[in-house]
Amino acid sequence: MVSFRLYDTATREIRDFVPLTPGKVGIYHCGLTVQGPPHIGHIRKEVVFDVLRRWFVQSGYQVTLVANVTDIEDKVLAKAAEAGMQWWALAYANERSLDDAYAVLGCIPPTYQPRATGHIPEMVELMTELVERGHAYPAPDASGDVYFDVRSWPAYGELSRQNIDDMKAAEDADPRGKRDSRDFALWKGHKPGEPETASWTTPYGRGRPGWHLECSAMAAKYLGTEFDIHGGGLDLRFPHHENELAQSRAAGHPFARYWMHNAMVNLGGTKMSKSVGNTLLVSEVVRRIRPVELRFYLVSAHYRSILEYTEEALEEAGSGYRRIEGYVLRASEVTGGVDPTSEPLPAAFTAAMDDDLGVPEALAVVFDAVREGNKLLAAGDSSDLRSNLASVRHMLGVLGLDPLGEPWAEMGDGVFGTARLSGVVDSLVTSLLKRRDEARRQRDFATADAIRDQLTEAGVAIEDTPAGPRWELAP
RNA sequence: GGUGGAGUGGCCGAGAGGCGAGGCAACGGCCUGCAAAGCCGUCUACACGGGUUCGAAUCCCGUCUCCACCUCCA
Repeated sequence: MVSFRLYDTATREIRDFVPLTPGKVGIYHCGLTVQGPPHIGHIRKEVVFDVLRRWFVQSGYQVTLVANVTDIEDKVLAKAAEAGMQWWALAYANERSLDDAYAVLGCIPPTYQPRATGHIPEMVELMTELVERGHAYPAPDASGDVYFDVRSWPAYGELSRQNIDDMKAAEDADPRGKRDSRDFALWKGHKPGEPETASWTTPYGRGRPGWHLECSAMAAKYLGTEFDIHGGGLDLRFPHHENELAQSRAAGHPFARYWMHNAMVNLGGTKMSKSVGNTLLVSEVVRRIRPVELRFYLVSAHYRSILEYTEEALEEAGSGYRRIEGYVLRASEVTGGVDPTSEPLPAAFTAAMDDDLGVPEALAVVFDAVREGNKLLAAGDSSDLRSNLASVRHMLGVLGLDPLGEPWAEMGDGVFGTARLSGVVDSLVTSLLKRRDEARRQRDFATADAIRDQLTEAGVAIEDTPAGPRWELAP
């Protein structure tokens, strides 16, 4: 079939992608800890995996995409307590804002979006298995904690190539009977003062799951004990993914065949994160720039490159996208619409995407095609224009950026796909354009320009084309 | 201290031994009543110092700077 190649963090090389089951691909990536609404660093990851998924679908795979929601965790409890609300109410609210962010950026929702708290039995089962196999042990102080014994698993550190003995000595103020300070909690015993609703009974006492255990249990449930791709942000490689890998393998699961990590979004030279305080919420940014332009910005850098966020770069990306969009809209007005899948993807585009999701190169192919299309448009060549337009839209669709595709066409940008309001505006603008046209014919440019200024003032951009004037909302 | 990654033209951002990615901005031209949009052209870059090679942004050695992880983190 296709020759998709993917960089595998575990082996540190680009490898041919060979699915576990021909024609199918199972992907798990760590969703969010719903302690707050998503920022654009979080959503970069969602967009990256959305593009990956679309590329697999385009390549003929049946895709199962799982992105978990960690809805029980120290910070969720702490923030809920601060806000004087139930922890689960806070978690639900933030999960909803995550879903909103998915939708506003045109990400196809995951096939499954399991919540940690919905999978306690699976987690307890996995934990019990690990204890029975001698890879985990309950804390001797009867706190209810259960730890993974890293020394019992010689491969520990294989993913991040960390050597246990070279690690910074953990400054664990409260080792609570850990055999090694690097041992991590599979389960956290219930502490006095924590809500009763935030703990569950296990053979080792009451408590709640640790973060790492959640993902191992949920990945196995929805994708099986062996699956194709495990993804997440690069910052999760250690300890989270290392720990997941260790506990799943120690339980006898082959686990993920490829590990895929996206690079961070930096702001002011450091990783965007809550603790640094340099975050930009998706909901805020989307007020300054159209969502599709934000998506274009996030997609346009290779997923393994750090994206250094600046307002200028974001605006530049917006200009670039408008160049593409302008062509698609103008060409569509001439051709009357085309079926994007009627044209195959250009070989250069496919080659770029097959090479570890080479989106930047793939976009260069798009821009080249747009330039060709603009020439065809100027030459009035409508049959070649039709196929060029279809091809461009086909490529854009794979990236989730087709201005006339889901969901952008319905969002009311431009002349196309808008509902009643745009019909009203269109008739008003059109009548003004008619008056301007009459004035121009009489070479009364003062009046013509006054009308144009009036429209510009109102946020309407005018363009005179060989086929007559056209308008759109100014960016 | 340990483990990885990165430094590319005014800006963003690919590439990874020879063929000027692409975008944004700027400037010149064409088109236009003027614009806008578009098209054509200009701006020949790869942190620094050595080395290998016919040839290095790309490989090797050294230096500097930055980022991520080793603690919750997409």
